Amino acid sequence: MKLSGGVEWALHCCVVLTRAARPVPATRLAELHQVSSTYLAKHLQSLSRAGLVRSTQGKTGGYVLTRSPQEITVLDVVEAIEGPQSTYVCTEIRQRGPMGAPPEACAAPCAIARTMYAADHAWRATLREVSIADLVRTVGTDYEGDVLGPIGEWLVAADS
Amino acid sequence: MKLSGGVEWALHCCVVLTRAARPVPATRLAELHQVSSTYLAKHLQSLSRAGLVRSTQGKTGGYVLTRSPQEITVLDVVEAIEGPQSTYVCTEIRQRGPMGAPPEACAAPCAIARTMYAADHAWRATLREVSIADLVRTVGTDYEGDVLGPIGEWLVAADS
DNA sequence: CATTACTCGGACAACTCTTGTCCAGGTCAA
DNA sequence: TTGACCTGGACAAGAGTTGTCCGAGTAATG
Repeated sequence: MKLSGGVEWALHCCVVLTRAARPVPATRLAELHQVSSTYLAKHLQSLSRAGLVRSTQGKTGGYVLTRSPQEITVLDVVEAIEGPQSTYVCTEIRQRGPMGAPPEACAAPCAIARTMYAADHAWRATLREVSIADLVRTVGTDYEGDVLGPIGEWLVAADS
Repeated sequence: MKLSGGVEWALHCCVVLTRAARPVPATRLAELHQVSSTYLAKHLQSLSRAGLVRSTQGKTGGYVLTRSPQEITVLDVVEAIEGPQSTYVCTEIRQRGPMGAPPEACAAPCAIARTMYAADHAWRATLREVSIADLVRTVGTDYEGDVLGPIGEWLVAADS
């Protein structure tokens, strides 16, 4: 029960991409965060498949957010990386064994599964309430001075 | 990001243990659910270490709940199996790279981590609201007739 | 318009963790 | 004393994650 580390990378990338005027290559994003560029590229592909970022190829290619930051929720990013499936999978063990319940009585999920699903929904609801724009705003108030601005400029600078 | 399958087993065991008058051996619980007895035993050991069940050794040994069902929450069981650590681990990548933030500015967790922690807390809060007694009550209304009673009797029966 | 350099994209291994099994040791009731 | 049961650890298999590589495509450039 541990979230993939790629979620953290992807969220940080989305936050800094809000301050980039031009497409940012995966290599530059990896350099900024000091992570493996090839592995980060894989996660960026997931974001691309989910439609959160658009990739442009060629010499000045890279990644750009497709929507405005307030229209991208943290849940969007998490589900793009982790997948939309629930954290709990019910194997219907109530139907198994000598005291197993008959299948026709198990149309609805059992009480245990319903509880776990409710918790999963509460988790997702919390993530849905926060947008990338909210994160950017919070980062702005967390530190003295503007920290995201210089990062955005560094991302589109000529070289490192 | 998938919950261990042992959580499902443990929860079902706790529910049926509420209807067992005497200690129930792990073998019998495994037989009831048609799962590996040796692997289930490992999870029951986790419940024992967490203090949710008491194990008695010897010929008529087995597992019994230590507290009344309404004093055991679903979260207790989940944390006994999965551990109490958060689902999200922050690696502080904001401090890394050429634009890394200085450590003295990172006393508090970053905005991303705070959001993930909040979602984690919401998940746990939901699980904490539901007790084993609640599950037993819900199971009673889910089906026609009493399904847990016969199971409790079967658990303490002489043989299968 | 051809070249070239740069990018993404998906297929390919190495690794870690979870899942599952097994056995020796200790304990209690009959 | 015997048999059944729990405890703890060591051990193997499988899945999922982490990480790497090379080919296809695209845009700038001369």
